[in-house]
Amino acid sequence: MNRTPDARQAYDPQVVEKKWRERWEERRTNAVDLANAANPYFNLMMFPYPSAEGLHVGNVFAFVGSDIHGRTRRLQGYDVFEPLGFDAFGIHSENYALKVNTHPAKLIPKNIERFRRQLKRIGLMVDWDHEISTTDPAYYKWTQWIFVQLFKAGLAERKKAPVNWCPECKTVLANEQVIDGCCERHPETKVHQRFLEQWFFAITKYAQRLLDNLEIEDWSESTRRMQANWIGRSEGAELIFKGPGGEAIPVYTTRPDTIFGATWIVLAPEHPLVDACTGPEQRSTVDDYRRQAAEKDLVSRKVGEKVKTGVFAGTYAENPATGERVPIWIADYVLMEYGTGAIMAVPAHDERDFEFATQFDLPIVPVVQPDVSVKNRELPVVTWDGTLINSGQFDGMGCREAVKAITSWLADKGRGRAQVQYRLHDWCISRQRYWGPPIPIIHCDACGPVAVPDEDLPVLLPEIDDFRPDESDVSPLARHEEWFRVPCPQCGAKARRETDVSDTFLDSAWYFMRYPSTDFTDRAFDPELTERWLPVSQYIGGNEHAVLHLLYSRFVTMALYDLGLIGFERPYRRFRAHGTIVRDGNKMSKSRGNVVIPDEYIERWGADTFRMYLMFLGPYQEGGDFRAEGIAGIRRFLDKLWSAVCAAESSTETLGDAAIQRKLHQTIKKVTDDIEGLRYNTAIAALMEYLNVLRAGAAGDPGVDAVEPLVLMLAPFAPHLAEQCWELIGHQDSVFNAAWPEFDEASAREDVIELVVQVNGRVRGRITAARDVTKDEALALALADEAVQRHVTGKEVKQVIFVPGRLTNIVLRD
RNA sequence: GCCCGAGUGGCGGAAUGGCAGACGCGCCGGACUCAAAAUCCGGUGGGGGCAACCCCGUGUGAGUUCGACUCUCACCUCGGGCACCA
Repeated sequence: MNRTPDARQAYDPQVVEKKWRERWEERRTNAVDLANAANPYFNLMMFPYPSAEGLHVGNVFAFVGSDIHGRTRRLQGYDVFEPLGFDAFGIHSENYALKVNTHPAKLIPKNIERFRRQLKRIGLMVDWDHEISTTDPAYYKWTQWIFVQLFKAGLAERKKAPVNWCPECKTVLANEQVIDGCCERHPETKVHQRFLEQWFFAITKYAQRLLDNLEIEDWSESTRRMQANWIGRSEGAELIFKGPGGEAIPVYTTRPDTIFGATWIVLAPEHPLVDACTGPEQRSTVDDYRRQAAEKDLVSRKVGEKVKTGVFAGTYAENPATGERVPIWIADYVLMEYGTGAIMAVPAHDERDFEFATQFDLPIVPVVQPDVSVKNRELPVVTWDGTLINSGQFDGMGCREAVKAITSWLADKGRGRAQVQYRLHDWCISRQRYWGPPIPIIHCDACGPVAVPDEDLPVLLPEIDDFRPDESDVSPLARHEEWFRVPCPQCGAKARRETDVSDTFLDSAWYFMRYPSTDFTDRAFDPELTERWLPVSQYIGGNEHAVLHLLYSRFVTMALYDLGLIGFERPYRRFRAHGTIVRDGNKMSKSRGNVVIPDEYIERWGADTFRMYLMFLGPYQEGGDFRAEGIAGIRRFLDKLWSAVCAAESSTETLGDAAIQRKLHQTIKKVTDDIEGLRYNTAIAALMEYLNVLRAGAAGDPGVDAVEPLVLMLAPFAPHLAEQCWELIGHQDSVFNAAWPEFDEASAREDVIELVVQVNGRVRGRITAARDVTKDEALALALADEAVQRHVTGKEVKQVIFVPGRLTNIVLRD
């Protein structure tokens, strides 16, 4: 067998890959006839943010995994649409632009160009005719249009909200940019809280529906769970205490059964009733405290110092259950954003209240007697397994039962009701920055906020030089009078444009709907194409977007559906989260200096080898550990495969060998199933095994019919090489217009099997037998085995376990 | 603190409750070569034995089972998410 191809036939990935990149473009192999495709399959991958650093291995890993799926679907007969674009607005681009002192509008196109080149280099089956960039006015026109639709539907509203402010950056920061109370870019600079008017989308109106739909989504379990936790539904009751002037102070609690133990109440510092509840002597103390709370940034107030602070307001409220007067406190461990911004404190059965009671010497009244099964019996006892004490007529009742009983008792008195709460907040979409789509609103003194009419969209982001944020609370756009002074579209009076831009998450909340319709300038998404291609067939992306991006895109889709603009409310038929590539067990990061730059590996080994190597590192949905040494193994495999194909091309052999035939069909089955389950690592291992068998097999070189299916199964992983092989064995057309090999059960079946013989559960021998051997036959064969005999002789057989096709276990009486 | 996920050779990893370590890397030995690289062939969890074989072994400890990497409980370590959410 001639295994060494001659020199001019050696596999040179650079040559092969260049050839097929060009060929694919010439032949328009990756373009899809969107209007007429019979069998549409929308294969979506998360579009990248085109950073200045270029493509990261993490991106390559994500895209390749999705591409393999798409290419397989194509071979299985689908018309696969695999578009890609760029998520190029946002604070990261803007900060980088400020750092290198270049306008983002100049920077971004360069980054995109580099990204596009790199992406083409890795051999994705992308239809570049439908590329989008969120910074393109032709795109953000429709982002603004979507804002207008939600605004008109009453889903966009303006309200005051606290934001993080970095005095050094002179701008608003997202929560994740605040680290230990300081700015991520200025670790010495404390972040403050400011209170600004912001635009919000009323996503909380959809909380229950978003949660309900999550149940039926075909998503990675981890992603679903994260999102459900984020929405954070909780059940409880709103109970009404009465303030000093008789005003109702509603508190939210999940434990209305413990109301008899509520010995004080707490208002958040921002609570609107704080003033009314403050006694004259406490006025200045309370005011000071509120000022301090406002000074603190949002993040450190929540996660920073956990030592509780608070002040007595000087007045009392009436507990609706006991009728007793309980003191009113102001403390920042109670958050205005959740529930009613006020709580009843039950120190005997809540850790936080207990800590507060100890600190300020407040009374503790136990009202739950824990069951004997409860391990921790020291106060505070936090459990549902107990019965009420010190609770009047409810004494002796179980906690869960008491929740219902007490809630309805108080409801009858007009002092409470059952209540469901969500952790989810409304989606703040205002950014007091430059690099984003201007929010398409005009503020008129007479008409209020008015949507920019459709015919005036897009509101172009003006190309200004001084886009640096300043000390004020407003966007850099506010400094440009000639831009923001406009007449009111409704009454014509002098009015002002909204100067905030929108959150990048809005750009990405609908981008998948745009891809099929990029040819249209007069509509966001064409009804017919949208009907044909959406919802997305499969979406693959990272769990870092499990919560926000996926939640927001679900919300926008749901809202557009309710407005009758699209015919589906769930954007993705299937979502799978991929894992992360780590290096030596650590996350790759610039600060660790362990970032792998894909370019040099692709240069040295070729894109096909690099693609396959990434997929071979570990299960796709878990990620893997990148170590440069291993890549040679994949390259060796491809070299050997190439030689086998070269040899087969000139071979006269056919698939005569039954063993090869069997292995082939077992491989088809395994690879097909593994790709379906995104187990690319084991699919590749199966291909390797098959090639090993081919090489070790029959006397002559393998025949074409033995390698042809191998080439087909290789194609999703190593598309360039597969094309080259396909051509070599005599095909004119692209391998991706061929059909996935068909699995034949009968050909895969083994006639003779090896049965393991165990004695008392330990392997003592092996016997070969017919596939359909019976228990008795197997036992007879087993007992004839010398090694087995040694362990059985002289003992009494108690039981024989027989697993057809697997093993026989002889259990002895001891 | 709460909710997930994971702990298997020197390394990445594989195993519907049924032969632990597939596949690959690395390493060792051999062939080819003046030599090296590449390539090819063979070996490779630990311990004992000349050998046939035997014992131990999937983070720790218990349990269920004829049989446990796999199921149950408790614990340890690592990774991810949430975090004063009442």
